[in-house]
Amino acid sequence: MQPAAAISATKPRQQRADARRNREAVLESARKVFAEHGLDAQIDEIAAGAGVGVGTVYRHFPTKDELLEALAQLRFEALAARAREALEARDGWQGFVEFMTYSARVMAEDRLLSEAMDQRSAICGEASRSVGLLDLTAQLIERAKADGKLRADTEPCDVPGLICGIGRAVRSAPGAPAMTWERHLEIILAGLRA
Amino acid sequence: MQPAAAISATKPRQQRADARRNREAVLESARKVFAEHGLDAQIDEIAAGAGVGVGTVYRHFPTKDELLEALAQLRFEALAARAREALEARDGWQGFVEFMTYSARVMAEDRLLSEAMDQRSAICGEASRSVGLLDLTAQLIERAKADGKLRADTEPCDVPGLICGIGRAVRSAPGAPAMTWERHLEIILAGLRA
DNA sequence: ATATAATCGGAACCTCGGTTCCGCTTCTGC
DNA sequence: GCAGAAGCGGAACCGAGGTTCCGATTATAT
Repeated sequence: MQPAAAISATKPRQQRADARRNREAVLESARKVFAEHGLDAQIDEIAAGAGVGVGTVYRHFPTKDELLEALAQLRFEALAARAREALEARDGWQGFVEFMTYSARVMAEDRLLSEAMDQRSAICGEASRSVGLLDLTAQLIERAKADGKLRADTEPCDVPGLICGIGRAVRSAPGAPAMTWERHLEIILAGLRA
Repeated sequence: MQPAAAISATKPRQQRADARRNREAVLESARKVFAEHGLDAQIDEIAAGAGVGVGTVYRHFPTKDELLEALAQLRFEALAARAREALEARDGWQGFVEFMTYSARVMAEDRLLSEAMDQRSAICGEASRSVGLLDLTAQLIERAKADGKLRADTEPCDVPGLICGIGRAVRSAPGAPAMTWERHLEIILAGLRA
């Protein structure tokens, strides 16, 4: 028997290398498939995309929802990173616009995020909280207000609300071309301007 | 034999009175249930709400989608009626605001409409076209532009896009209270103002 | 190279909700 | 009041998609 290796509290078992690799593959495939099909992406397709069997997906993420959570976490981390970056901008309003633009783009391009925001608000709320997104948003707002460029009554929770709205705007009503997210965002920013 | 009553081309068979009544009951129940649960309302619940069996629902509306269509039709008719009313307003901008406000409220209060707009755009597009809503919207926009109060580059298709966004705004992220539709609308109207 | 445990694959299983079916009930015309 | 047609109820059917299971496979320690 080995001295410490046997002590369960220390580090009894490493995850096998291939398992770790598969986990990544699943996550990556899930990202793509969910982005395209939204919440009703199918596990089978995700598994196929990752080149593994469904069983493997389930070993790493016991439930579709847990897979969802992992993905949401990643997304919100990226969002938070971008928010921190925007806080560095010289101009407060400028930083605010940058962040809104990034968020709107992500929202418009990823069906998962926009659908999860209103059908799984619990998951998104949790992910958002864990990365401190609301607080970062509040700071961005304060800076922009300080510049006198942002409506004084803007609240932190207005941001997810408005951004989420952009994500859900009708896609291609038959006949007329749908509104683009850029245009939608432009109107909202105009409305938020002091 | 009666003169014309017997000729099949004329009016061979009336719908039975109770059937007509049931049809109305189903429609009414469906309106409520769909408004609350959105697209994934269940037929069983609708039937129960109407005090009939599922079979009856299916005789009147062979498919969940057809029931949806009927409901959408009603909604869009109401919308069109309101648009016509708004066209009577003295002030063009005023009429536009009235219509936007009504649309936003309906959208926010009825899960069905907002979900159908982006998950069943075909149905909504058809309903919208059949009541000439896009054209009415265009007229409202023209009038408001004529007053010089509405952004000159506003397009008819911007309206469904923006309104739809209001309907989908996150509902209650845990912690902070969600944005209300009134506020969302206010910001958008500010952004659309010339 | 071998033993052993961690992983894997994917067929089978289960649940949920839309849809069908058919014997029974309720109108309507005579 | 009766016959026949029109409608009704709701149990049963079915397909879809998430989840489980277990024999086969593969990494890792020795």
